[in-house]
Amino acid sequence: MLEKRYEPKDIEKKWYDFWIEKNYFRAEAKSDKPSYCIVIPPPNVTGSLHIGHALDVTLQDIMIRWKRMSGFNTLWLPGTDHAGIATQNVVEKDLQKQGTDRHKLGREKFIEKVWEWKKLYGGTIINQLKSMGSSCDWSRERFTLDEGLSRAVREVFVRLYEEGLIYRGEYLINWCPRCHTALADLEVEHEDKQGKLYYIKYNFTDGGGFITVATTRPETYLGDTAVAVNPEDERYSHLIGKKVRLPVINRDVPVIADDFVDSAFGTGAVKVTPAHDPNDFEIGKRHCLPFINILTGDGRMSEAAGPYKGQDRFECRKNVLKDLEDTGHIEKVADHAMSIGHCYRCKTIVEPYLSKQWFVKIKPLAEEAIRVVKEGQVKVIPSGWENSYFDWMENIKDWCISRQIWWGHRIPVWYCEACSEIIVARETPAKCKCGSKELVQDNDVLDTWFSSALWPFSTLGWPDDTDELKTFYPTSVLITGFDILFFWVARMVMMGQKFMNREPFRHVYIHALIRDAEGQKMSKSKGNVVDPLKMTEKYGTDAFRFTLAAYAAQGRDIKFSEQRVEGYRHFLNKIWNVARFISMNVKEDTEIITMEEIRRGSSRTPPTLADRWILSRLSSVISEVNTALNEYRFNDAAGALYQFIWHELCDWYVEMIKPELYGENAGAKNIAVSTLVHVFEESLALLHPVMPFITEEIWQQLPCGKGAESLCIRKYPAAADGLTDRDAEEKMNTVMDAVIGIRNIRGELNLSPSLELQALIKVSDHSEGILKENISYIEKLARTKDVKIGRELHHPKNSASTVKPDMEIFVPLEGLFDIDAEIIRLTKETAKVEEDIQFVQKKLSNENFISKAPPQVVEENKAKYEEYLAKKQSIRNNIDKLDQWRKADE
RNA sequence: AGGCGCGUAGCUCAGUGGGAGAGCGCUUCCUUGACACGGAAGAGGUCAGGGGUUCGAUACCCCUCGCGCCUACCA
Repeated sequence: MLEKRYEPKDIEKKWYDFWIEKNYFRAEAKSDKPSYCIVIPPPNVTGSLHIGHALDVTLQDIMIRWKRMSGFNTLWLPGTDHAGIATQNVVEKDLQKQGTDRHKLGREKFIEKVWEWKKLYGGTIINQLKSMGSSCDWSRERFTLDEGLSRAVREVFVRLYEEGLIYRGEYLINWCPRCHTALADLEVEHEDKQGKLYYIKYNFTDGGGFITVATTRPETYLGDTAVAVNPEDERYSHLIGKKVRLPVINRDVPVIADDFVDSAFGTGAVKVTPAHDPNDFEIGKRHCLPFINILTGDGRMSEAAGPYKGQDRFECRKNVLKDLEDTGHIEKVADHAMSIGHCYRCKTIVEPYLSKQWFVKIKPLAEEAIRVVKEGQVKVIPSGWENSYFDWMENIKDWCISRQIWWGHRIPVWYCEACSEIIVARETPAKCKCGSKELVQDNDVLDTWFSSALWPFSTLGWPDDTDELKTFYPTSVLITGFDILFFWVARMVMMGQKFMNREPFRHVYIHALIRDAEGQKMSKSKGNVVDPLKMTEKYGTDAFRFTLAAYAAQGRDIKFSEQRVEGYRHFLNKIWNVARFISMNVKEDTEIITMEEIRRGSSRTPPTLADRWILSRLSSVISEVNTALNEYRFNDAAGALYQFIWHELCDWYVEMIKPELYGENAGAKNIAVSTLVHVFEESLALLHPVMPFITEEIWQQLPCGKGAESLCIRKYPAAADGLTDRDAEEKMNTVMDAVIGIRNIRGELNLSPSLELQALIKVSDHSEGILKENISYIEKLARTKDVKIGRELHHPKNSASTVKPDMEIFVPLEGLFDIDAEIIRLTKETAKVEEDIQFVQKKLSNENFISKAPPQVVEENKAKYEEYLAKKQSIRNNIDKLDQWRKADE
């Protein structure tokens, strides 16, 4: 016997351990079954579960469990990402606390330290994934720095290099002075800010006045090597070729002409700092200007900054401004809206910085990645994201992949000290071809995203030709948030195409971002994060998972509200209690009749209307859920299950069969119990991918033959033709109309639910048989007795009435009858039906409607019109009766 | 600067070319043998505003307003 309330705590661990022990999550490398595979977006190895992960893994687990139950050889491949910069930062902070730093430790010791850290905290997020119920194949867990994956990284690097798709060069890149590394363009977050535009006067060397330039970063004037104007700008054309002297540092630079300059902006004259601005870099190249690097890697002023050497870049800005002001070189300062780039890992303002870096020549890769999406080999869901994808891909720029940190895949390039040969190799070379053994490996490591770009095939064993690759590549779907569409998804498509000649996944399902209840992005600094572990602690994992699924409508961000979890927690309790109800009514010796037998009607007692109805409803929810999951409409799947189980199964069906369950007719009872058990078991199976724990717990206790040892390997209910019973559904609608009509009278006239009412139902030819056959439901569900059904019934004195299609209901109330209240009620009804009539009448009197609308629609409206008129007339008659009685009483 | 999305009941959100839906909240009644984390009945919306297409628009098109996001080298 189940406890009175569902208590998730003990149950969850018990079943998770059971599933693991039974190896249910283990995929077959070779199998006759069709394959289904998802690779997890690997979370940062030292991270901890946040609500975004929770959503991500819930949706993946739903798909995986659904497919596993549906007979697929299912692989959910888990793992973690070494997260170069992020992890290195975490460990560096820890070192700082201990009063040391990585440079004191040295490279090797530092990396050892990080591995230790990984050992210590790497399990945290994995355990949290498990606590969410994730049915990953843990025997295939991978880490981006694993030996196998590292081999894949080297292989890819070398092959791209050999094809000329990787090159090294000195370019302006984004530099984070705090992380002390280059960043890819993507890794810079732009933030709009109200800044200043400083107008600086540069004097001509020949003493002939000055030219004014405008800049947002005045300190960069220290690196100026020209002033540029537009060649078409008549204001300045006579000045081209002259020289100006930079104030304070007194360096002379030329005035040049370049098309890039927008005459309308600022003064139309631009200071050119080729080593510190992307546009100036281009101008510098075009005009062979000197590149003066005025910064050091930690964001201080370099030797080249002369008197400002050693100053922090922002301190220097202040000092430069002061000096320019003091020497009369500031013409004016204006407000200026601008956007400033920040490091996506530490939020420090990044600098365009000139340095030698490795790049991937990306256009050829991007072309393929565009093609496979355009041609539909990769389907993006919701498809709206394709636009962003194409837009980004079409305007893509070379990818800076070298990072000046230590934690990561070291670039497989060696430089010979003797002959300066560059060796790019899969295996660490012993010596140079010149014979020298003085080889020094490149100091840099690769962008973390370089290795994650290979994830869908490196995890399956590439570059070896494994069974796993044959079985599971391309993977079935990638499920992730839009925030890493470019970082990760796009790059996986490029690499997958390049090295596997196939797309890495057939579908990409992009889900929303979770925000707080006010719609703000969750962040630790704002203090508005919802801790998923607290949710599961408080409400249970299943309730939380169900909530996430119910929230996961396509195309909109999720404003997360804890109240909603609480609501679904109630749903769990509802399920729990109907399970208790079933267990109370099914004894060990209860004979459960198979559904086939019930459907065929070959058992001793035929199924009742209620049985037929709930089976029909079940078949329709089965197809709804399967269809919804097939289209990644998780919210629809959750909603359909909620509606069916709570309102149809519990509110109607269970109540309808109580007379049979408590009655003496063993045959009737058997049919009812059997149907109930069957429908409920199917419901549990349908629910299992969303709420695995409670369904398994109940299912294991359910007293019936189940043909599997766990719900998670039981067959998933599949939609089948011919199981929808239209006749039963139509008849039940008529019965429900009668019940609802009587309940309505009871409710609106405030009659106690415990009061047994009498009812007379005046019927049409059509509904007479249906209601007569099913009178017991009406008595039970509307709490009535002595229900009379007939075509010639009359409105008894002191009775309330209501009009439904095909029937008119009278409820005699005698002493309880409040004639005024009833008149008010019916008058309101009349007003409503009056509106209805006008609405339809307006349509029908429109000639265009009659001639142009589809005939079927016209017919429908005509029928409605007749129905409303009849309804109005009936209500009218009933009111007249009331009036007569009142007059008679007076 | 370009692109995208959103604006529907008090709140959170579904949804559709033929009279507006759910959950929560709210009101009234009810401890009838699974469940008060429950049951029954109800109130509540010019579907942001304006124009257009259509017999018919909340839905399709255009504009405006408000909110959010992404991409971008305007000093």
